[in-house]
Amino acid sequence: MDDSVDAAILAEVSRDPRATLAQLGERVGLGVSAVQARLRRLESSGVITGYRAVLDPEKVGRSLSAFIEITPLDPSQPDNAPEVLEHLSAIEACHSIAGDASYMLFVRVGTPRDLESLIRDIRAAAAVSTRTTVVLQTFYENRPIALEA
Amino acid sequence: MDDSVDAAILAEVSRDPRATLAQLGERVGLGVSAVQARLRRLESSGVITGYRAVLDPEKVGRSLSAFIEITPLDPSQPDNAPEVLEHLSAIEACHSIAGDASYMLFVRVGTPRDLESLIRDIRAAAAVSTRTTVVLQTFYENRPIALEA
DNA sequence: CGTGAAATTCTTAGGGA
DNA sequence: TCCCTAAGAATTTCACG
Repeated sequence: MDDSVDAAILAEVSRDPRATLAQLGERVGLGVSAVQARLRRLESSGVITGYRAVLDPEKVGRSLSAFIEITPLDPSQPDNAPEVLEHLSAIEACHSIAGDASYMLFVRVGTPRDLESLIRDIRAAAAVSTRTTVVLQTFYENRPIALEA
Repeated sequence: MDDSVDAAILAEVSRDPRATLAQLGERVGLGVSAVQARLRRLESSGVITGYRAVLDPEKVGRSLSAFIEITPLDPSQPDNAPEVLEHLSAIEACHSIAGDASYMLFVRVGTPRDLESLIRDIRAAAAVSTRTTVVLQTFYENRPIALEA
């Protein structure tokens, strides 16, 4: 991204990636082929890494979400927690963090029992202790990144 | 969502919402207009709440992300933190949580100084104390929700 | 960056299992 | 009800100025 037109395109495509090139063009003040060329450049240069549909978690059986902090039981062992946990599809995100724990996961499950079994799976797969913080209500998430000029 | 074909459509559209109806149809074993009808129904029934482009945070000047737990300074006061914080566009998500703090935010900024000023803004706007956990590395995030059946 | 034409895709109406 | 086919409209694509 280098100028304000690209920033405008990114802002629009973040909100509504299924808009037509003509619609995007109108919103940013460009013609169809100019928007297309810039979009392609933003994709192939890796500024845009992909597209997602946002689903209502309740309506797809994932009513319960939680943060799970994890810490290796044996700090002298090699630590490959992110890889060994990757196959657990309930894990939506995995970050290494500064603080007491080593990693912060964000997970989505259907029920408290699913959460219990997920936590067990995590402990077994990665040889870690866990500290779980249940989400009671989500006010907003997945807000598009706001771009400065 | 009611059956396995809808689940397959959701899985595909979660990963690649810009695929054509013909591509989606081929992947789930349906014709164009059948896929279109189901997609429309999934959208208007609120199972699909929207679409997003995923941007590379580094490349849009948001190299630093963090979790911020916040707790109201005066628990007897009415608590409307999510609303008063909503205008801070660096905040990507806001959840109410079970645990010591009241809310968990996920934020993205450009620099440590931006994080400092964001934390100050949060404290001032919502009359809260904060506890910040900086993200050192993100292994994965925004993974599509995996659907059963 | 815009124009224009060809290729592809979307949309809708109609009919069949 | 759910799906398919088919035709017209809209969009994407790409060479050229």
